[in-house]
Amino acid sequence: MHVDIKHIQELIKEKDLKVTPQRIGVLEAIYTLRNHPTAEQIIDFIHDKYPSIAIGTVYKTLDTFVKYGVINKVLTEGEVMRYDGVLKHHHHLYNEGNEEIQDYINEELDEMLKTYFEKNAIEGYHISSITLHISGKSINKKSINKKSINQKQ
Amino acid sequence: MHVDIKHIQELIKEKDLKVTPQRIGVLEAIYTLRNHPTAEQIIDFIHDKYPSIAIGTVYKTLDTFVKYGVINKVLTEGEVMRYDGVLKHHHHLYNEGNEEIQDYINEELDEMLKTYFEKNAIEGYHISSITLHISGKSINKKSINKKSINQKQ
DNA sequence: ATTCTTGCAAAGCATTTGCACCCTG
DNA sequence: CAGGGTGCAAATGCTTTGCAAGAAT
Repeated sequence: MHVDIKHIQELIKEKDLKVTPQRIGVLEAIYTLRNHPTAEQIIDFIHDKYPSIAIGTVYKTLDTFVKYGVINKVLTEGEVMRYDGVLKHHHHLYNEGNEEIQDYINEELDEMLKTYFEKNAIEGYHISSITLHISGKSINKKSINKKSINQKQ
Repeated sequence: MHVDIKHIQELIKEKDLKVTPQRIGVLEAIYTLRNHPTAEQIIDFIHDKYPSIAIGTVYKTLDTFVKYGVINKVLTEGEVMRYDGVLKHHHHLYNEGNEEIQDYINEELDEMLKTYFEKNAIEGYHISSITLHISGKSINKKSINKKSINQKQ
């Protein structure tokens, strides 16, 4: 569950962004929190380690990261913004009842969809990516089985 | 392109909601605008006909309609809220470049996905619905071919 | 040294809320 | 006429912005 700071620094450097404690903190928060954190959750997390970081800076950093493809925004029903550090293509499980969104990686399914749309193209439209939004319920109240769900990168 | 007011009134009555001009106006706006309007677009539309309707009322009405299943919220990357009057199950095409979101109805695809997940259930998880979020580009700059895309209900 | 980044506080803006009044059923 | 719905305006709260000071390359 430990996050590799060296790796985080490289991710930032790769995009020709300056490596600052604030940026490291934001990425560290996102990778640690993992469950599509809100800006608020990220700020709270960071304030434990670096209490002086400004809220505005976190927002600017998040924007920068999204712009440079370091993280992504998560689709929500218009609540607050949520961010996602998993860049590998994946789908989302929206757990009805609690507000949780889990990642779901399934390359076989991706392949099937790709094949389907190769054979059944949407006329006049060029697809660049398909993401499933799966709504449902966790059957046992514990977390979802780890064989099927992959939350990590 | 004309919206049937009688039908709108019935939709409201069906849910045991009082039929008021404000509610009729909101639904009329959503069905007329059709392209996942924002609250602001809905308010502008309504103000042409009923200039005195209050903004707060529109928000309350939208909330009520969502709660009673008359309309749905659309998933977005945290911008403003968008609403959708199409209740039949459908997917969304996110047009990169412009901000438009189009509906995409494909029952064959729905069937295929259903079958897939019957055979390959996500352990511990009960799926209630699957919505595709398809990103891509319109190839010709005009609107997407009508054979493939269904914007209406 | 230069350019990018940060902190701070104010501003912006979509949405929500409270409450007296009004209208639908 | 009873209970829900509306209008208004203030409040809320997330996010953005502007700019001077600071830090990274």
